[in-house]
Amino acid sequence: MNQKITIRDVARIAGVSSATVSYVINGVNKVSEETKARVLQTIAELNYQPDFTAISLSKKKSNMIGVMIPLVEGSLAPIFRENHYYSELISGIEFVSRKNGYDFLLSGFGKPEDCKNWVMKRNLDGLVFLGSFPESIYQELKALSMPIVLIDTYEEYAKHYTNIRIDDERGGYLATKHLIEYGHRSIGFVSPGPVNNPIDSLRLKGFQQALKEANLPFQDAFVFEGKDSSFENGYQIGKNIIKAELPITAIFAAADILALGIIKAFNEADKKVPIDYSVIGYDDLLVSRYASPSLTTISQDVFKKGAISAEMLISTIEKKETEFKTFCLPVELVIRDSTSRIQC
Amino acid sequence: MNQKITIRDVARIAGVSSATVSYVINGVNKVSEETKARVLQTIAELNYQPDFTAISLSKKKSNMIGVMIPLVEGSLAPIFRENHYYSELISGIEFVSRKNGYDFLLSGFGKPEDCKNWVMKRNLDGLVFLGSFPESIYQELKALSMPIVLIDTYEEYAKHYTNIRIDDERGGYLATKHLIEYGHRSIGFVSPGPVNNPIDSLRLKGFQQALKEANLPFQDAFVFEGKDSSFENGYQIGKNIIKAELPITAIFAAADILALGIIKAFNEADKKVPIDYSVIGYDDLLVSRYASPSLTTISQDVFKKGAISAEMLISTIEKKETEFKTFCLPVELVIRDSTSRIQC
DNA sequence: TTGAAAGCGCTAACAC
DNA sequence: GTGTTAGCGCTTTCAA
Repeated sequence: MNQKITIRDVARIAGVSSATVSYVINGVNKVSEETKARVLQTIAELNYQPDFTAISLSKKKSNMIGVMIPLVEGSLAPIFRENHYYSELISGIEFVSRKNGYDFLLSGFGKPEDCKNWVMKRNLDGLVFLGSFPESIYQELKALSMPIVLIDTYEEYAKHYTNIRIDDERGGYLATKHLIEYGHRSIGFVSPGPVNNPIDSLRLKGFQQALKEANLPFQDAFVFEGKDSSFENGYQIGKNIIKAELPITAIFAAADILALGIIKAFNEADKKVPIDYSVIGYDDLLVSRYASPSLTTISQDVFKKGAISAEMLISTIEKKETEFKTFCLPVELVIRDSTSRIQC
Repeated sequence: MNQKITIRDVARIAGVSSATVSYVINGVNKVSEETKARVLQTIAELNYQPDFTAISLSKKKSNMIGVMIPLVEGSLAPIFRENHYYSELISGIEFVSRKNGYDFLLSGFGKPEDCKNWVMKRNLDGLVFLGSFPESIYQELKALSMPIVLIDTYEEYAKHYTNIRIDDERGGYLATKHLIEYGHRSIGFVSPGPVNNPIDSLRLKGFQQALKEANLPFQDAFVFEGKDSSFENGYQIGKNIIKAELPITAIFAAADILALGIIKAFNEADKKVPIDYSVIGYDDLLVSRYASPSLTTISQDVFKKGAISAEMLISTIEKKETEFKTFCLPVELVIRDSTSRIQC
């Protein structure tokens, strides 16, 4: 194996000291144009590649950021497998990181201790958290003045950090308004879990807001709380809705995957979507586009979410950004085939 | 920020030299039980965490592996977004890496030069390639005695490396046999691209094999070559099939996403699946489970593929494994609702 | 404008 | 068994 080319090789061949080479690489001190040119030339000739490990050690900066992901049963697998949301988020992070010369490490979040140790061991420059973790870990990291960015954190304390989320309430509003504009007057609301969960309660709030604007009553009987965000759960809820024989003509499910399960239950009961019921989801999963009928839903730009998080993190690392900001990204109504105007 | 605890702190407090601390951590040389205990104790008390960066620099080993992913339009995004296959593969890699104390870095594959430089700059211990890249890069890395593992590489040279793929031919065979057992005699074969592509030609070979065993003729007219692996392409092909008015009763699409597009086209033409046509896919995407009708398909254990690749790579890095091996993982028929026995 | 030299935190001869 | 010490490749005072 050919010997690694070091800064000293460059120095020797260019006839300068290694300090000077370091100066031109980092653009510090004022090196004369002449020497600079010579050094640059030598670097190119030798195809010299600075060793990041050595740089990390001496600068205490690794040019690496960590991405913390919830762990399910000790593995990232379930969450990655079931939820393409994460991969899209990571695409965004990757895109921006790479553009800025950073690499990123993925890690499942186990114990807060492990997280902190990992950061120290790897000399990470910053961290982005996908989802909510114990607040204590954020505080500890903040105390170490480690830049962090939170994604989808709705807790009160989020405002003390840079955090990025979407406008859930507006999405709920848009979805409901769409159904109302299509002539629906009795609309069911399906939540993946208890509606007091921060996300779902915002979506519900938007739902209520739209009803109010249209002078429609909000009825508790039309609200269904599931036990999780899954196809199976949606399927169960769908069956319950049929059984309940409520006078509703449309359903707003606060998660696409629920909506798909609901539609399946409807199909089995020989209820057609969108003829018998209009159904709208939330999230715009890839699946939703390919389902039949394709699902009307509320969409967010997940890639952008990842990209912004990485941008903010890197800005903070490089001291271009010093304040904590909250980004509430817009959502959009995507009309497909699962909703239709009510038949009079 | 509290000062970082170094090996010297531990040494000082335990009343030994830093070398001794290093010895007990790495289990080299024989340190007396007594000193060992004392050092371990001190390490625990101080919660000392060895600095990976420093270790990397001095050992020339980073405990990091790189994962190379094809780049589309300069970003990982499209491939991640459209193809949950990659995220699942990565889950497997993550799972095994973490268990073995490795981290992994993701990178899109741009120029071979960049890849090599990246490996050197980051001191990576090994590399796994997802998909096919120019062979030259494998050779270069091999020349640097950098352990590598290839996933889904069908080229002849693959056997000179550790490589992992699935038994595509058997999948084609199983799919076709299933249709034949359901009574179908005239079966169409749809390939994402030209059937001379290594993967698709294997799947086609399995198809032909099953036909032959059942004494059914292979007809060129029943083979459709698409232009890529996409829903839209499947949709187009589906329309063409309808238009062609071929006397077929079943279709084997060599990719799920095509199958879904085909089904959509059939639906629009008022042909029902599986009543009018049985359709079977290949890949077992997550989508396929939630589609209606849910898709009968050939499934592979993608997580396992990732896990094995990481295991082999780490074994090679740690010199437990020195030979190149080819892993051809089994596939499985998953029967769902898009295929049915032919109506007489 | 440049260079000498002392680290960064750890490892690994080599010596005792 | 344990300690001394010279690196690993780079940065960064400090002095010239």
